[in-house]
Order: sequence, then C-alpha cells, then structure tokens
Amino acid sequence: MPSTDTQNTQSIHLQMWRSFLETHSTVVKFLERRMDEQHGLPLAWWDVLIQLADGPEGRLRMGELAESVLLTRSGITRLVDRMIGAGLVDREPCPGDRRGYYAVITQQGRDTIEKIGPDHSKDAWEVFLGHIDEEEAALMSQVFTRVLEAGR
Amino acid sequence: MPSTDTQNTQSIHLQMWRSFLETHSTVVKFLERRMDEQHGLPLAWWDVLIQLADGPEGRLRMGELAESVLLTRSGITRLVDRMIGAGLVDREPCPGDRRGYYAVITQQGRDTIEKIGPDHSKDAWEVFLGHIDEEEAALMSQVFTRVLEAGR
DNA sequence: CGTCAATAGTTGATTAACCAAATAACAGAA
DNA sequence: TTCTGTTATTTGGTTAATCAACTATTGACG
Repeated sequence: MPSTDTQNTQSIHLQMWRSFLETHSTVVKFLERRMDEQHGLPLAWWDVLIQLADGPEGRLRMGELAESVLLTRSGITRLVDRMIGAGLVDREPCPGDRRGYYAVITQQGRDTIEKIGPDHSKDAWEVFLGHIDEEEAALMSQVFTRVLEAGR
Repeated sequence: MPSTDTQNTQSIHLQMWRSFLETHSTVVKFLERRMDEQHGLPLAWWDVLIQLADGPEGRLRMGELAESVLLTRSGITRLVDRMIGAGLVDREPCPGDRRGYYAVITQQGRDTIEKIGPDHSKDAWEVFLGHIDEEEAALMSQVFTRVLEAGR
C-alpha cells in the first residue's frame, strides 16, 4: 500500500509531461497554420517583430534577439536576413562596437503588427488561453518561472 | 479601477504563454543534449521506442506511431528508416492490409530502453518534473487535457 | 463484378534549424 | 604596444522536418 505512492506520483507527472508536449505541439502548429493562411507569415516572424517593437527604439542586438526568440545566433542571422528581404526589418551597425549589429523594426514591420495583432490574439485565445482561467494561468506561470529559475 | 481588469487578465495569460514557450524550449533542448551526450541518441528515437514498447506486441502501424510522436506520416517514414538502420526497429508488412506496415521494436530496442531509461528519467526529473509538486502537476495536466479536448 | 473515392505509406523538393569553424573587433595584461 | 583570450556575428555543411505528389490497396456502391 505504501508502494504505490511513488508510482502514482510519477504517473501524474508523466501524464502532465505528455499532455504538456502534446499541447505545445498542437497549439504552435495551429497558430502557425493560421498565421500562414491569414497573413502568409511564419509564426517566427511575428515573434521577432514583437520582440523588436518591445525593445528600445524598436531595436535589439542580434544576440539579444536570438535569446528572446529562443534561437541560436546563427539561426537569427538567417531569419533576420529573410525578414530584411521582406522589408520588415533593417540591420544597422552598432555605434561603439564594430563587431555588433542591431536588428531594427521598419515602419512596414510596425504596420504588420498592427494589421496582424488582433487576429493572432484571437487565435491564441481560441486555441489555448481562453480555456485557462486567471488562477490557473497564475499558478502555471509561477511553476514555469520556478523551473526556469532552477535551470540558471 | 475596473478598467485594468481585462489588462491584468491578459498580462497574466501573456506571461504564462511566454514562460510556457521558454520552458518547453529549455527543457526539450536540455533533454536532447543529455540524451545525445550520454547515449548518442536523438530524443525523438527515445520517444519512438517508448511508444512501440507500449503498443501491443511492441508494434504500431506507421500512422499510429506518427500520431503518437507528433510527426507527419512522411516524417515517421524517414525516422523509422534511420532507426531500422541502427537496428532498434523493424518494419513488417501488415497481414490483412497490404497497404500497411508495422514498426516493431527489436530486442536491441528494448535493451536500449532498459539502459537509457533511468538516466532519462533522472534528467527529466532534474530539469522539469522535480520542481513541480503533485497538486500542481494534477492541475496542469487537467488544464492541458481541457485544451486538447476543446481542439477536437 | 467494375468503378472510384478514400486510405496507407513512401518519395522528391524545399525549408529552416543546428553545429563547428571562420572573421572581426574588443579588452586587459605584459 | 602587442599578445591573448573573449565576444559578436556570419558562413559552410549537414540534418531532419514539412508539403505535395505518387503508388498501391481497400472497400463501398451502382
């Protein structure tokens, strides 16, 4: 009778882990598909635009941007290249550090945020956030933050 | 004072969303790196082995396997090809449906699970599960399940 | 029976990520 | 100044995923 305790604990965690993975996959794929269908934009581009718009003067060092969108430095170089090609972002040399560059959101990039924002929020709410109440969200946020803190 | 209510609700959800994404990325990358360093195995292979070992007689139709590891059918074809090359899996024609194939775990595949299992569990506990108590895990599991149900 | 839409799986082409190595510039010590 | 080690970013090569198109079967229905 005490022997099942560890078992149960583990299986609750295991079930959480599986549903966590499935939810992540489902939700992200849904948002990607919607973003592509409605606006022809990769979800990763949205992420970059948001991070840049949040940064001071709409700019971020390449390395900072890489971190905030969870890519490697080499990944961000190429992603920014593509977005420059589409006119959503500029690359500007960094005064005072000639090794560095800023990625800067363009006016067209800001217009894109304005245009897409409402749809994307609606989609995120529909597929994920809208099914979670405030208390639950707060608790989950706290748990995730704890996990992330522990890993530093 | 009532005007900030919606604001706060959204920002709690937004914060949860961001930490959810970051946690997923961090945890999965950690587990991938560990699995590769300690055993030279891609994390996706582990997933396949577990799903097959869980299936009746260690086998699953290609399509079922694809679903359970969150890949497309074409993705699973190639993943299974690689694992056959490594001797962890076999492909067997499906009696009664000549279109179909089973992926079947080999003895070497089962041995691999035995060998790797404990390390992987320890890693998963260390980076994620161990920071979450039982109640929290139960709640999160319930939330994720609700989200997944809503999307069907 | 024979036709035809649906299903199972694979293949070809493309895409975008990663790692490791290369380049360039900085910063502190000798 | 001149090394030396570190940091910022890009580039080359590889990997593995996706989508769309293809082949082979199946099964339902006229």
